[in-house]
Amino acid sequence: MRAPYGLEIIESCLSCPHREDRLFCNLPPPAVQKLAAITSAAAYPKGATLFVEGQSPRGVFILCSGKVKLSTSSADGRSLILRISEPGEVLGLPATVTGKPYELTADVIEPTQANFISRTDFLLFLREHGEAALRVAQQLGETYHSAISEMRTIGLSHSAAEKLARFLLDLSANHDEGKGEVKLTLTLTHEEIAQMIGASRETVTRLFADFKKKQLLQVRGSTLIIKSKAGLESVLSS
Amino acid sequence: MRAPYGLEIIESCLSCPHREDRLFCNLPPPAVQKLAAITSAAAYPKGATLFVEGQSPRGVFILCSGKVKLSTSSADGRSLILRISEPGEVLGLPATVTGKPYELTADVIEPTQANFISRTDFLLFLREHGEAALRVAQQLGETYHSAISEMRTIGLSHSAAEKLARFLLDLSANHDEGKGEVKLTLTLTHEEIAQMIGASRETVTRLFADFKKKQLLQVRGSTLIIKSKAGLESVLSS
DNA sequence: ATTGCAGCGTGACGGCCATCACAGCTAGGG
DNA sequence: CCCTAGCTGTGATGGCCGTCACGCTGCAAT
Repeated sequence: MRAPYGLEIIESCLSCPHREDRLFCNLPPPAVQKLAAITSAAAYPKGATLFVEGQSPRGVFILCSGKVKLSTSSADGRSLILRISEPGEVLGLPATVTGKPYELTADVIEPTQANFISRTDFLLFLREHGEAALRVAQQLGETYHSAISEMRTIGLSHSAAEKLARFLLDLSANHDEGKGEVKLTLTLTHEEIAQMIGASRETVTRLFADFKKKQLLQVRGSTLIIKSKAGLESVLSS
Repeated sequence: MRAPYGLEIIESCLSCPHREDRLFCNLPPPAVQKLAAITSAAAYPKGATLFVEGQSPRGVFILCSGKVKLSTSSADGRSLILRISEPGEVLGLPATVTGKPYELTADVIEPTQANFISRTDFLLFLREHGEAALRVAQQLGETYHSAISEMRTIGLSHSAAEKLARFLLDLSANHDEGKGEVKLTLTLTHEEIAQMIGASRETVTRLFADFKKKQLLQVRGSTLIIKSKAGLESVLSS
């Protein structure tokens, strides 16, 4: 198979480096075989769109490499970014199992390889392998969980400073354990961060300036260093 | 069995009036039998709490009658109501299947009968009945779907008027089909509505006054009549 | 009746932040 | 090397709405 965007295509799921953290990792071998048979790999360039909010579900995408932005938008053009998906995640799962339209839009923001499974194949597979259906349920539960926690940061904390602090702390929780100072690379623009926390671009810029002045963090290029986790936490309920 | 709060207890799921819309409706009879065997019924008075955010999951509650408020709250006492559960719904599903703590708090706001299934029994049941696991996945997908749409109303529309209009339109969509004028009974206080849309109590009061003055709706006791659905819709992107 | 309490209505004030406007900055591309 | 385009920084302005404060109603209990 060609690699249209200069991306190596990993043909088999068995050799996928994310097999361990993946959804279907400890299924019996025959099930994995079956899964591989109905999976088709594809590569997408930056800017491509996997699916759009409102489309009827074609199937699920298993993210092998790259990054994908999941967002929803309103009629007047405003958009809200829910999360950035990392390799190993499965996209389009809720819509595919329920049959309702995709509730989100999935845009590729870093060149991505994704494996696709069509809805009919996928449902058939789940019906035959109850164990896998349970795994899917668990995955959905976790997705729901993170949606709720996103909702809390947006809905409960009014001050934008609080929302940004929460956002950064969540990031640092994923990326590193806390030893007082956390370094992480942030590829998002201020605009995108604004859309994630429900604020305006300018406010995000000003808040970053504030936080820098208060010695809470430090920015060098696309690397962000959180100097004082405790300091950020003190912003939360002030 | 006693009926401690003056509520008739329906012992068997088979005779439950919501059997049709319920999660496990068209399972094969033996599965339903098994389900009935691990289910225990209980009644709860207004003000009771089924589970609290942060608790580790004990199991699922199947709502047979009454109403239950699902909310989440932050450290400083603010709380956000996600939805009001109606009979036929299953509560605590995400936490129970993932094993993570309950992400919400479930408070009874109208005397309720709920059937309980313990986590271990429930998981065992799902493992034995793959078909049921798939149904659970679908249910979770729909719950996720509604969480996303809730998120959009809270996150994308800042004007409180817009949020309230969205909220009312959602309500009217559930309760009736649109023929220009919709009547519905609303048992929520202004305070609770405020917590659902992320606004303050006073703002909700003022907005209702506004809407009444604009002839969009009308309130008599706990009955709310939406006079002009189109009018409310025009508030959405103004 | 009286007390109490929960919910509703309404005014005043002030802060936060969205919006507009514009200016420097980096990066990539011809 | 400019030139365009996207990103970032910053000021000015104004409105929305959260908060405080208080009075009102209606309902329940004693």
